[in-house]
Amino acid sequence: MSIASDLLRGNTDTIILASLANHDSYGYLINKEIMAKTDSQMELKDATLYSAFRRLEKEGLVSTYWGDEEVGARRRYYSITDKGREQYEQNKADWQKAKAMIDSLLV
Amino acid sequence: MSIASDLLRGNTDTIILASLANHDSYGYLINKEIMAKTDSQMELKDATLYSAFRRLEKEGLVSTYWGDEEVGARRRYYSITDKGREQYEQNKADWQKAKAMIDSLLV
DNA sequence: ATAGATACCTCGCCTGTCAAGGTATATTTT
DNA sequence: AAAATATACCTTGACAGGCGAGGTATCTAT
Repeated sequence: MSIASDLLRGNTDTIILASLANHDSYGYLINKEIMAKTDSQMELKDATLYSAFRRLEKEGLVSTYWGDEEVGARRRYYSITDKGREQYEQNKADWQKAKAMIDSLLV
Repeated sequence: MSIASDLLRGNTDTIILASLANHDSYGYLINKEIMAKTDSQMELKDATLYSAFRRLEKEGLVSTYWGDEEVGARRRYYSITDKGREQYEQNKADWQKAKAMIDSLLV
């Protein structure tokens, strides 16, 4: 990974919610999609991802269910809740604001 | 403060270096300037600021000296080093990159 | 006198990241 | 047939940065 994780911090949950806003997904796939979209420059580490899921679940922003794969490894799917969508919009707004503010300080 | 500190994290050092890139300064003033520039929406907490100074000093990115105030509270001034300027440019580049990447993920 | 602004500092908690370890199944290579 | 790789999940414990809470000292305004 070439992006310092401290620059990512605070956006992890939002990035996961963004992914789930399109369609239900599961950990492994979310990570693959992020890597694909960023040309492997950004990656959510396993442990980071799963601890984020626990957090999001606890806050009621996502719900979860096991996939019914009949072959291959089992998958735990995540689904964004209404509350999750609201939070996602809020997070995006916060990010826009933070971005503008940081930019204004780095002349 | 209205900006989540996790969105700020990773930029704290860069913001301080940005301030010092213009002119030598001291903790209290740096904070005041940040608040002025961001309409008090962003603030570096005392403890955050001073722990950042220790870090920057340790890494040789800033040097420090006591002001010669004859009245008022003493001031510890900080000066950015050449290495600090290099790091600052690097940090800004990293930020531009991270920003673009996060934006691309939040559709 | 008291309050508030200026100016510095430390200690210890909290939270998010992640290295390191683990489990299990399916496919591909040797 | 065995080994390697990919898929897919998980936990534990260490670490680092932010910051609440506490402290010190000086000057100014009420």
